Amino acid sequence: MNTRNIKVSIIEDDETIRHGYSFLIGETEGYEVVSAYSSYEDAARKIALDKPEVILLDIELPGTNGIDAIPKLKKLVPQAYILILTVYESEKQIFNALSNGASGYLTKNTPSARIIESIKEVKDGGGPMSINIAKLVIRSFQKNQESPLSKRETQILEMIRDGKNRTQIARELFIDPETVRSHVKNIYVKLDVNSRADAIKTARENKLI
Amino acid sequence: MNTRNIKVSIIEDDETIRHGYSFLIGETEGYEVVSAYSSYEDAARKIALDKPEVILLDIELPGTNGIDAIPKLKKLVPQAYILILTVYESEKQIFNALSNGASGYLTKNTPSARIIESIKEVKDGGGPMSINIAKLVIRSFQKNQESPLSKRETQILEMIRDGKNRTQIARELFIDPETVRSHVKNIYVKLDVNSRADAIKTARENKLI
DNA sequence: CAAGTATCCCCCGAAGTGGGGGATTTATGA
DNA sequence: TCATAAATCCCCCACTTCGGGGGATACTTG
Repeated sequence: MNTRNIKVSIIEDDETIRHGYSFLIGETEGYEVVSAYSSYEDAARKIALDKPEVILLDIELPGTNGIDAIPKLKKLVPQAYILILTVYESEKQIFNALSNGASGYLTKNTPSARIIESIKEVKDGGGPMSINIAKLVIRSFQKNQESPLSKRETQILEMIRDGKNRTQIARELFIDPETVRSHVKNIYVKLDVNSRADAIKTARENKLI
Repeated sequence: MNTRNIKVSIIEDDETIRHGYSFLIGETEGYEVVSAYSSYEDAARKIALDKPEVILLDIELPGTNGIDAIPKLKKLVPQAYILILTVYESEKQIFNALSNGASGYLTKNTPSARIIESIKEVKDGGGPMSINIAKLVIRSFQKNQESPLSKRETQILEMIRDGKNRTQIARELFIDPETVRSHVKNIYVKLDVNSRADAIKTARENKLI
């Protein structure tokens, strides 16, 4: 039954890889490759008509790169899920892709069977991630266990990160604004900074908050 | 060979589940259950001597709950990886667990084989997540696609979130501080707030940043 | 008992904040 | 074509915050 096939579109500049995926997915029962492009620019013109349910998107594209292509593709084909398939595992790239609207992230060394499975997963609303990506994501949540900051200092720094000022922090913690100020001073000394922005930056870099 | 077994400790208050896991893991080749406790308090006294490599931790524990137990366990058994195994999928709970130092998060409906596999994964430094958790995590990264804020406004709000002030933002964007101010005013109107802290809060709640 | 933590107090000048009121240009869409 | 949104810049003003100094006290912990 053709109508029940999952319609997949591929955007990947390497011809060999593109053909490889096309073949792999096209030959799998229940899946159908509706189109394959070598760049976002090529895809932009026609992809809306293809009505894919899942778009396999390479990050390293000529012209508009994959990250920037995500929101544009989302506008062109709002109902499509975007699955990133790339060789690199750059933390920033992954988070940018996900926050730009990608539904999943797989590395190219992912076994074929897992790719096929992942297409189904995204289509069903699941969120596929290769194990290395999951590891990265988990690490991104983990705070540094040996923080130089005390609990109170960490707490206050987190409130500063939330844009709160002395008065607001003091009110929420039932302490004097001057006490907040003391803590902030100590935070600055420990992190060797002298502004809120730098404190947040340094703390983020060291996963203290 | 006993020495090559992965040493697992279980902390779970439900006796049936605890015994179930103990049996499951104990009977699997390459795995060894070194201890099983029904609460953190029980575990705290002896778990350091068990020297587990992976700790299976339930969240809903009597006394110290699982989330709070994580950093304590990390102190007692620094080399151990903690794998959360729970029925609930509360977003906050998951993120708290991960940021407290858990290495993975699985729901209890996870098939036995996947649990066994996950224990090996954490031990090898991977990051196991059940599909629903992965979905949640991915969603947590995704920004709201139909933001009321313009690109510039979003960009400026993100800089405010980073603790930057007008002057710093203006300098970085090569625009006048007064322009930044205008954008901020517009952000406030759109989000119906009148302070940086509230703007950040509202924007976060709606995933605009 | 020293070190760290948490709490509070003072002075100070410089800067930032938010509420008002505008303006212009460019682009987009109805 | 005309309205709307976006992005840029300008003024006035009261008030607060910020960060650099200088302290103090109390409690805990190693």
